[in-house]
Amino acid sequence: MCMQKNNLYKGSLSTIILSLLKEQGKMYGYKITREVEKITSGQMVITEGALYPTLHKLEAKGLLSVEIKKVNNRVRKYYFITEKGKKETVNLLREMKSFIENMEIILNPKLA
Amino acid sequence: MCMQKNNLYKGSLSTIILSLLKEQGKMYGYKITREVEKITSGQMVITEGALYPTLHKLEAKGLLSVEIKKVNNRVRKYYFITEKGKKETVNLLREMKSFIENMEIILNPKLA
DNA sequence: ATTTAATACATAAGAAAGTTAGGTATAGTT
DNA sequence: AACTATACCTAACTTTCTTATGTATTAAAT
Repeated sequence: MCMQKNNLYKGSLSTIILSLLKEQGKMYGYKITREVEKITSGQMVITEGALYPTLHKLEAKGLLSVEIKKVNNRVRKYYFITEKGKKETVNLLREMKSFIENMEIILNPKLA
Repeated sequence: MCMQKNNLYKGSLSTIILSLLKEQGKMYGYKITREVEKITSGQMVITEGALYPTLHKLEAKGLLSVEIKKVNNRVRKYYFITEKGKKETVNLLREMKSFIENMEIILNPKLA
């Protein structure tokens, strides 16, 4: 209860999507939103208005590929990471790690 | 050498400024940029184009107050945190902490 | 039987928060 | 005399979200 939803810091969504797909294989958009809510106990919410344009952007950049399937008469677009995407994910994860380390230095000991 | 500069995630700048001023007392804008670069070994760079509008915004919101001093014939605007700012900083730090925890869950074990 | 909720995609308008590129001015260094 | 550092500033632009809305199918509730 009282699961306060925390906003994303802008720029982190691509990293989240790519990392998730690199770890868990192919996934469709709606499932990504469910999965992130589930593993963060509802604290982090990916809105669809942010998600779908980002998926399209990552596909256009060649970091993701898509496979359309019909399940229960409903269309699902399964996204999976490309080789180029895997390489870029390494960079994005390094950046995120560096950001977190720097934040811990700056905000220390306030995060304790 | 090779001090790669990492970009800020948008939304984190106010938290950085408020936390720094809460910890270190009053500081002027230019000093804030120097201080952040120093303590992060040049990895995190606060651009002045981002800094000054944010300081003005935080002052307008009543989270910071300002005191103008002249040092060596140069004007310095010393910002310091207000009571309202201290309360807001607690919330912002909680949000940042939550974000980092959630990122560690989502990206785990990729950040190791 | 009809409404509501969940699933599953999408876009468009607007806000927020940065980057980039400029500007002014003084002091100190090459 | 030119350049670097200090110290402030703004404006145009871009990126990346939020909010609101739309379509369509399936399942559950009233």
